[in-house]
Amino acid sequence: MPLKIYNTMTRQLEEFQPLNPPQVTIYACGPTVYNYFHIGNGRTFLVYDMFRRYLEYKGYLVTFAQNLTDIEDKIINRAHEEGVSPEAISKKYTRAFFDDSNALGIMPADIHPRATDHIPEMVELIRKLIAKGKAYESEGDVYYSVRAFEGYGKLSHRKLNDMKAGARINVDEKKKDPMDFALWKKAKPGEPFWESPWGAGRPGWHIECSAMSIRYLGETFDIHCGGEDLVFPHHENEIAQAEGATDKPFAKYWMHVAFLKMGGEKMSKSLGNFVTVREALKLYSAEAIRYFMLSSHYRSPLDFSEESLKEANAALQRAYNCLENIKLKLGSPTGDTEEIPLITESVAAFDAAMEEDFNTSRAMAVLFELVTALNQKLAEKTLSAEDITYLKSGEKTLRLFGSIFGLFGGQAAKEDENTLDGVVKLLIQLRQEARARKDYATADKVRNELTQLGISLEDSPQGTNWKRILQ
RNA sequence: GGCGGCUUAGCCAAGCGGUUAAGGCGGAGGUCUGCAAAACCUCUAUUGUUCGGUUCGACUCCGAAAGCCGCCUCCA
Repeated sequence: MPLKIYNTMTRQLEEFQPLNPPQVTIYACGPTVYNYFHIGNGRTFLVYDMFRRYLEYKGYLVTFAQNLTDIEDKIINRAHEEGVSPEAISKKYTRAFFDDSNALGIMPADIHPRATDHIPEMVELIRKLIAKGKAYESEGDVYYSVRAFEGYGKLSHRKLNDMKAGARINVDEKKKDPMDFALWKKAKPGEPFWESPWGAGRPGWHIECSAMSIRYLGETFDIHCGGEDLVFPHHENEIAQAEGATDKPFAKYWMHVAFLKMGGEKMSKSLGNFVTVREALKLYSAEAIRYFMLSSHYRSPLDFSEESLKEANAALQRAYNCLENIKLKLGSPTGDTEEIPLITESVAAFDAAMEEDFNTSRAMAVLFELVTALNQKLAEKTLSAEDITYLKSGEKTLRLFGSIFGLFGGQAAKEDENTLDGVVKLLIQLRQEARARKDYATADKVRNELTQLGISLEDSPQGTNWKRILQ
């Protein structure tokens, strides 16, 4: 079965046919680095990561580019507030972006182009647009003449005249049409600037994405993704800029991630109802956050709450338990270099779900159905050679699914884990001795104190096992 | 005003024109255990916001209503 993708442009599910298989080119809108990013942004980045992991698993050779907007009004404002240079701000939060992304288990993009490194490309694109009559200079600014681009509005499915009806119109003498948008902004005193044919200034809000995607992925590429709120005007403008200049179709598939909500409303910095990834990671593990984000479909809004993160954590624990119980049952660690087959029915069901526009919710259900099946096998008193193979296959299959979601990586440092293991085993032994002489007060004390420390002991006919209590 | 989306069990969340409406959390039983905890197993929506319609048959298609959310302005 082919992969199907919902394309915002056509508002339909389309069969995914890359321009040059097995190559797949993806451009994803990244952050403006003026602040720590919040988990709403995190959802979008996590979804990109899942797209990419799945496509790679399917055998595509993915080139994934995600930009960093490092020159923009917000950065300049922030710099003024803090009394530092805009570069200092963008540098600090670029670093934070990489740190936090990494902490969430997000794979770095193949290319992370920065706006300020691509001013010449932007100038060139603007020059082309002016030459083609799609843009005009006005007192040191350059604007895109929206009505000169026939397809304007085709992505967001709106007509210029409809928008005009309800929009608050900024009376700007320099614009020919209120909907025209800035490609180049004349520098104000104290602002960073670059020289250009139109004088000193800086690029407008949208031009960087057109310029950098063309530069790295070509004039036409496969997938362009972003948050839902970028459909208009950002992506609409990108299309106008790119197609207006090249006369070639820009992105083939447009994918948009729905919002993360909090308290029933869109999480946003202006509303103040946000939690940064940094803060969230103090309370929940990266994998719990990932599980939560991928437990619903990427085009459905999702409400963030402490409760839902706890649920996610409990679910994740269940899957981890299964993996752990297989390991305990089979004794030795199962090397993944072994020739162990996958559980084909599960893989097929998982694929069928993912091929339906990345239905992670359904794919997650497949994962848990396998967990239950493996647990049932684990509950049997005696295991045949076949059963053991089945368990090994199950483990391998679960780990495969986990790798697409970025789960089951384990989180604690291994060296610490070894020391800890020795210590806990010693305590288990002491407790065992206390139990043997029916000194249950001591036995219970050991267990209870360990529980307080986040370590739980579990007695079984084969002996006592321990594990960390996920939080 | 224009455009779009959502409404499924206590909660989160999927599929599907006709088979038992996934899965997770929670809850209830049970297995194990010195007790316990944990783990595991089993069970947990005759019903799909409401009202009409199409159909042999609708939660699924169409229409209307109610409620909620979003974009049209920087925003992932």
